[in-house]
Amino acid sequence: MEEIAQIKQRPGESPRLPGRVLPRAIFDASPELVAPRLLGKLLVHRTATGLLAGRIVEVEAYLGPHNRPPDPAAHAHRGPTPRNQVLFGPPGHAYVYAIYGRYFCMNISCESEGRAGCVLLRALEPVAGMQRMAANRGLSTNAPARQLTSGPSRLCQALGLTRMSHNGICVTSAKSMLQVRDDGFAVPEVRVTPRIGIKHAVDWPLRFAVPGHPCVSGPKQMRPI
DNA sequence: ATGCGGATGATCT
DNA sequence: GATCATCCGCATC
Repeated sequence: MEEIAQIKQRPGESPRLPGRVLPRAIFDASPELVAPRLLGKLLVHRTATGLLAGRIVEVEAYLGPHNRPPDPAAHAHRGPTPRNQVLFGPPGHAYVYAIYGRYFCMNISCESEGRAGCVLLRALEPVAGMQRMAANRGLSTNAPARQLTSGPSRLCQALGLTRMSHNGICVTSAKSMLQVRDDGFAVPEVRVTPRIGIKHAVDWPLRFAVPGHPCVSGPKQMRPI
């Protein structure tokens, strides 16, 4: 197993967050370049009642309509709509959308303002607030980490991320309740595969994961070994 | 371990 | 009216 960062929080004391927020410039680039660089970084949700955080172990890139050829699986591929407007805004902002009537997925916008593109967060390794994550997911407190945050909607449920509260939030601001942070951890390896759960461009190699990590999502055959 | 079907509602054409 | 970047439970191997 891998080393797990300690994030301690004493009662009545604001937690000292590990590392530093990822600079916005990181996201001012093509999603296929940004995506692998997010592996190993921390997604941190600061709530009134405590910290929820996980290390990113699986992501997917979705390309903007300026890309040639266009990415038919991307929400932005036909241009701006009310739902996807965040993707055409500045980089480094959360794009949270509802899916299948009951779930949410979280992305981070990429590219300069005016251009779309994003990285979908597909799986985290839980790092802080596991007890609350289990409660948010309706699982018992001793549920394995994999059941908490392995899957794009599972991780949103575990961290309490919703469209109403989090869509459009900047993840590179020191004041933000939702941040991507770099604590210096480097993933040992990155594996590239096709994206999961889409019906178009099924062969494009735009999924990036830490091979062998137990929290990576997907059927076992699809999971990197 | 793998493969289905159903829940459930916003979004877009 | 159709689609959907999902999850869970249950059936079957």
